Amino acid sequence: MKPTTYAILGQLAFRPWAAYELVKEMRRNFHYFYPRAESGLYAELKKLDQLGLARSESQTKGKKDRLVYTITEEGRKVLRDWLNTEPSSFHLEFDGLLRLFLSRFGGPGVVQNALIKTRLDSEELLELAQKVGREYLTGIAPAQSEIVLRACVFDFLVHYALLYKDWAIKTETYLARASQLKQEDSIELAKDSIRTTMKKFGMEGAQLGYNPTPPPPSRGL
Amino acid sequence: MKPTTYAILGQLAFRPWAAYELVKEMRRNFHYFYPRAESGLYAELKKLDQLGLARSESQTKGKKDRLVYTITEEGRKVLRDWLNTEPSSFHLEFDGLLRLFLSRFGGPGVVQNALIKTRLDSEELLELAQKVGREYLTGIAPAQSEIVLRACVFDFLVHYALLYKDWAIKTETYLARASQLKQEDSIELAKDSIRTTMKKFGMEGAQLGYNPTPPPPSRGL
DNA sequence: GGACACATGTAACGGGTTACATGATTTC
DNA sequence: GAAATCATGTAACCCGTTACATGTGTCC
Repeated sequence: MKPTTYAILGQLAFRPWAAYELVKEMRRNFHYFYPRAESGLYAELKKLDQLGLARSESQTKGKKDRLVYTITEEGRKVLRDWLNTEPSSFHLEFDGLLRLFLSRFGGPGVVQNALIKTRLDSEELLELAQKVGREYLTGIAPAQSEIVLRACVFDFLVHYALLYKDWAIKTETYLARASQLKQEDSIELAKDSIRTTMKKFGMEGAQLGYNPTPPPPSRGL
Repeated sequence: MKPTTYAILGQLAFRPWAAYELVKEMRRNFHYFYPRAESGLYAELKKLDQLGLARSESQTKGKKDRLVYTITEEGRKVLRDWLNTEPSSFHLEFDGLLRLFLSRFGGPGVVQNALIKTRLDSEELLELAQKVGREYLTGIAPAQSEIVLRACVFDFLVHYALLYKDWAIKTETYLARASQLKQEDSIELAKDSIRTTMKKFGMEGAQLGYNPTPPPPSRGL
C-alpha cells in the first residue's frame, strides 16, 4: 500500500470510473500537488482489483470494451484507515532554484533560463486554475458538489502558482540591479532584501547589520 | 549523471569539503527545495571520485581520518555543461492537500490533522529561514560571499513557507465557517472564495455565477 | 566506563518513470 | 487508406530511501 494507491482509491471513492477517464481526472486534480505517471495508474488499478479494494466491470462503449472500476466496501475501509494516519510533510523539488543557487559556475544565461522557465510553468498552472475556477463558478465543474473542499485546493494552487511567478519577476529585477552595482553595494542590496523580507513577516533579527547612516549615493555636481 | 550528482558537484564547486560537512551543508541548503537522503550523498561522492569529477584526499583531524573532496577541472566542466541545460519544472508533493481533498471519506479529524501538520511544518521552515537570515545580516553565514544569490533563495523560501502557513490558517477558519452553514450557503461561501481569489489576481471570469442581490441574512426581530 | 552523538558508510528494497507495444477510432 | 489520436497497458530500469552496521570522539 503506497501513497499512490490511496490517491487512486480516493478518486474511486467519489464514483466509479472508466480507467481512462479516471486517469485524466487524476491528472487534472492532482498533477500539481501529487503528480504520477499515467502508466503507473493503470497498473495500480489492476492491483486494486486483485486486492479486492475495487472491482472492475467491462462495459461496451462504441465498439471497444473498457473497464469500469468501482470501489468496494473493503476499499472504503482501507481508505478511511489511511486518512486517519499522520500526513507526511510537503515536499518540493525546484530545479530552477538549484540552478540559480549554482549559477556562478555556469554561463551567463543560467539565471535567465531558470527564471524564465519558472515563470512559464507558473503561468501554465495559472491558466489551468483560471479554467477550473470558471467551471466552478458557472456550475459546470465535474465535481461541482465538492465545491466547498475544492475551493481550498483552488485557493492553494493559485497562491502557489503566484509565488513562483512573482518570485521569478522580482528576482529578475533584483539580479539585474545587483549586477550593475559595485560589489559592496550589491551586498547592501542583498542585506536590504533580506531585512525587508524579515521585517515584512515580523521575524526577529531584521534590524541586524543595519548601517544607521548609509552615505547618500553621491551624484555628480 | 543524475540531478543529485550535479547538486553535490555544485556544492563542491564552492570549495573542498570533508564528506560529513558537505552532507550537513547540503542538508541546510537544499533540504527544502532539493531534499536527498544523506546516505545517498556519501555514495554519490564515491562515484564522483571514481568518475574523476572530484578527488578525495584523506586528512587527519583529531585521531580520525576523514576524506576531503575537491572538484576537478573535469568536474567543473561537467557542472557547467549541465547548468546550460534546460531546467525541469518545479515539482511538489503535498500529502496534506491530498488528504484534504479526500477528507470526506475519512473520519472527522482528517482535515484538522492535515492543516495542523501543514502549519507545523511551515513554522519549522520559518524558524530555519529566520536563523539563516540573521546569519547573513550579521555577516557570519558560512557562505557570506554568496549573499547576493542566497538572498533570492532566502526570499523564495520565506514566501514559500508563508504560503503554507497562511493557507493552513485561513482554510481552518473557512472550513469551520462552512460547516456551520446550510449547504446552499456554504456553496455560496465557496463561490465567494473562488471569486475573491480570482479577482484578487486579475483572473478573467471572476464575475461568473455572481448572485447580484443576495438576500440579506434575516436576523431575528 | 557507559551512554550518546558524531561520522561514514552499504545492501536491499521498492516505488515510479521511460520507453515501447498494440489495437481501435477518428480525421482528412 | 494514411496519419494522428485515443485507450490501455507492460517490462525494464533507475533513483532514492530505509534500515542497518560500525568505529570514534566526548561527556558525566
